Amino acid sequence: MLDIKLIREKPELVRKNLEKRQSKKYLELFDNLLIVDKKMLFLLKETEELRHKRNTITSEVKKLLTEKKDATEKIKQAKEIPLQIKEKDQKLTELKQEHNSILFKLPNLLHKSVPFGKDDSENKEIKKEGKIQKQDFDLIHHGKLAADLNGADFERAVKISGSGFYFLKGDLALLEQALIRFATDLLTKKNYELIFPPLLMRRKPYSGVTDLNDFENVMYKIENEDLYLIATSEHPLVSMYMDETLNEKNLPLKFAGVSPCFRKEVGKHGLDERGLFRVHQFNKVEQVIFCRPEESEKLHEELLKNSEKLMQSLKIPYIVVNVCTGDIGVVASKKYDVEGYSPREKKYIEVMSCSNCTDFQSRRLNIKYYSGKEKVFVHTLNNTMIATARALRLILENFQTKKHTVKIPKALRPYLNGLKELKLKK
RNA sequence: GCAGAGGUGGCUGAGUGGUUAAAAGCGCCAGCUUGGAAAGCUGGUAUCUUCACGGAUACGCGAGUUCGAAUCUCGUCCUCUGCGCCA
Repeated sequence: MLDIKLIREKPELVRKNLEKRQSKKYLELFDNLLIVDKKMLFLLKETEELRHKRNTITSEVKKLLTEKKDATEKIKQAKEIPLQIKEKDQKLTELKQEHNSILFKLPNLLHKSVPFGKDDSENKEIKKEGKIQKQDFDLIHHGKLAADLNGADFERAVKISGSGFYFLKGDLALLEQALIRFATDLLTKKNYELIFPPLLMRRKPYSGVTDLNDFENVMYKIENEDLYLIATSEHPLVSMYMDETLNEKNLPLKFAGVSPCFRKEVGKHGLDERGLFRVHQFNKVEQVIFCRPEESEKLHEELLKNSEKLMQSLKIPYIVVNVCTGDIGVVASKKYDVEGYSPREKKYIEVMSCSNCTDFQSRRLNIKYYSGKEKVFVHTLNNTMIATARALRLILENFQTKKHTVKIPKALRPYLNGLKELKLKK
């Protein structure tokens, strides 16, 4: 949610920022907001004046009555006011609702360093790391290999849950756990607090953390209940402090959330998105930070570094892109994507997403801290530490051998009882 | 699911139709004090609106009664406790 005060004081600045998104819809909403806001303030003033009048007469009545004088004339005067107030109040409530609904639909202001562009093809690469392995043989599709190694069963999962689900089995399941544990260890060493959040959330906190369109396009809803399956642990973690004022001394708060994530992933997808890529349920370790506004840019870089460290440890080649204005989405003010190298597709694919949401979520959720002088909305940041399904895919591709085995990255071996290679069991 | 209790500031908690929106305590901020701190003392510590004076709002939310509601009535949401069910 945007700051209405800023909109009132510098409407042109906000409008220019919205223009970067190349969406007529937002500009129309914004212009409409300015009109509704003016009407609302005008009506607010009128109702306040009426209330003031009523309060004055009421206190006169009180005075007369305590002095045991006749107050019938004043009471008669006062009786007429509530009706007028009620009438104006109804209109005011409607305007306030409209006002609020527009504010909820407007996206966050973009940081000046966000590159201008129409879609993900115009994201700007800012870093390239890691050595691409030579693999002079035909790579097997990661899903097929996982099944061949008896590490995943897609067919039976389809039978009971439909496409986009899988059973992970044996050593591959162990590798899954190893990834989670390795990722959380990296974070807890840096004093990120480990959290297993609720997997179901009510709509109200949920609408504070996400794009409203996600409710239809992304999220699963529990029938006849006000509960949604979380699409990432970012959502419960960020809304955890809804309606709270945090102690400045405790900032920044840093968390490592671990949870399964549930997403509809509507639409049809190509071959390389089958298997472990575009799935309805996957496990993820997520980094979440609450901080003072002046710290958020620095901490955004820290979050990115954590993810890079992980990619480097796993020895998966990756690039970092600065996500452009057309691809950044509603919530983030600035976003980096980390893309891991897929030897099969011979390109980098998105595996992590690192966002500085500034005060966009905290305004909606009403999360502040007290600075000693005033209450200030905190900044919230989040970044994927690891999405296991995608990481498994990259491991199955990057470390696939000619003999159709998979070398396990050294950093993970201690978490797999020393296992070095995934092989077909006889 | 059933029954009971409850929802008041940053927190704990008092308040049951009109002295000032909130006693008391805790926390936090500023000042005094100190070599520095603790303690102590003094003051401050909700939101909106207005250039400002000021005004309005605020006791979960919504409606009603009333000149006037934290307080009375109805509805609703949520939480807790007990029972039931259950890994």
